[in-house]
Amino acid sequence: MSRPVRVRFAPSPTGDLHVGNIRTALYDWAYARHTGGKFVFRIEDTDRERVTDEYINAAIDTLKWLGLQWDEGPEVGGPSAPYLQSQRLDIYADWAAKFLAAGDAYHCYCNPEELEASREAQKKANIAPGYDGKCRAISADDLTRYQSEGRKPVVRMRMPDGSTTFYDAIRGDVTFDHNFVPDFVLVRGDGSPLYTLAVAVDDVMMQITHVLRGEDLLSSTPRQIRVYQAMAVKPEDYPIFAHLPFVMGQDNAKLSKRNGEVSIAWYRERGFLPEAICNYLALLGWSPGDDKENISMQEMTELFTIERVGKNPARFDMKKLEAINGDKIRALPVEEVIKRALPFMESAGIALTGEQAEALFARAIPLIHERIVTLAEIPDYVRFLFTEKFAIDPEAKEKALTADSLPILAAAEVAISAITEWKLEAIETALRSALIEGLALKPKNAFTPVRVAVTGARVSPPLFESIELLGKERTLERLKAAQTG
RNA sequence: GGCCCCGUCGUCUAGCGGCCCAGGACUCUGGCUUCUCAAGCCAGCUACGAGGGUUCGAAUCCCUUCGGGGCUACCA
Repeated sequence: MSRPVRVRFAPSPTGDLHVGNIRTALYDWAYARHTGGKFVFRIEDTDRERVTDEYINAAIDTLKWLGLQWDEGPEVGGPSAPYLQSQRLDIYADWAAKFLAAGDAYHCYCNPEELEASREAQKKANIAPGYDGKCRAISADDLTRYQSEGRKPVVRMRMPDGSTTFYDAIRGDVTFDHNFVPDFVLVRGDGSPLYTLAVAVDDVMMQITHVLRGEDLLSSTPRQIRVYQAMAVKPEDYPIFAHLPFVMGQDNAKLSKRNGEVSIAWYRERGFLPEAICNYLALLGWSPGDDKENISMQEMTELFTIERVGKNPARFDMKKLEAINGDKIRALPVEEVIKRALPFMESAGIALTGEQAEALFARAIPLIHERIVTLAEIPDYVRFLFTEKFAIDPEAKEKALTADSLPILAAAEVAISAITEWKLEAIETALRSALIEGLALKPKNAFTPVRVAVTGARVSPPLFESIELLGKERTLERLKAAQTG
């Protein structure tokens, strides 16, 4: 019990890391940091049909982006290297051989068709489906026959009678009767290991003390424990399991591409902050106990305990994520917003070339800092300041630039051109006196046409500030252009 | 079907026998503020799945039931 804490995040990258994966990684990381233990990152790529290098690299990149720094794993190495299961194949093969030699496992020559037929029969007979143990004691005749047929055997673990009870840190004691845990395959016919073998071996060899993973693996735990037993691991050295509840989509189904986006890369592209994603995900299934919700990465490591993880599945709520993202952006220093906004300006095709453009951008950001929910909204707000070919949004034009607005724009043009000292106060005073007092208009009616003419949209940063940044010359050009249609 | 897990506002949750005719956050509704949009402020709506117990007392303990989910692979 006094073993140093070692937590691992061990995804099988068969696609982009998704929200559920990341929440697990976050909890792993937070728990390791909370306890002063190690955070181990291992790639479970034994299923070479589905795992690709591209996905592995994406997983590494995503974890880095989120700031979940690992102590051991890809790129950083560590005492249990390598951390890619595809590079540890000989280790699994050795253990499988030992299990075979000790009689814990046996060769099974049944082919997929036979297994399928057997399962069908069991279902029909209303018996728990599972391997029937046919090859547990194979006859010499059958053996030679199978071998002459060229069948490649799998290595199958012998599941003894009885039951397995283990303590789950989130759910308490869980018991599985072995009648419902059939003999399972450890090694495929082609010699490659399966998840159940590889995880168990690696968790033991990497001295993992806590296994936090998805609830979908709850029922595979007895099989893993069986492998520990075959490896002669002492029960007190088994890792502590904690099966996290699912993250569900909007319609109560497991989160998938169909209902709400799940890939973290998707959120990144849309201007969500890594700290916002982590904060939101932390709250999805865990709470610090008081009413605190705005939590920094640092606080997470201080407050996170497995005991406070909930046991019921959580629905992913984009609105709440957005609210948190907005809060986090508002809490950022302006310089930081500017820095983080740059890639979004670039991908929006707005070039900020030269010191002048950069300075202008730096002055524009404070105007929209508190109005944005994601970084991706920034380009649309400030585009009017940087575009050579200025164009008014057609819909805004139709709604706000009518015949009625012509006198307003004309008056605004006169007022603006009369300004001698280009200052915010002067702009505001000039426009208010010309339009509100001069034309006796309501502020909203007066400023909307001007806003559309100058910024090209009905929603913009504050008008007077926008005009100030745009400059007298360009403002007048646009006011003129809007009158001529 | 079998085995296993889960069940508090629309959503995420607090609550671990009396502090709860249930608190916070997001959403939603109304209002204030206001040059648009936000932000901010105020107010409001809405929940212990159901039925039995145990107890002086239950959201909290037990049972049943209903509902949701997972697993049932030579996937993880």
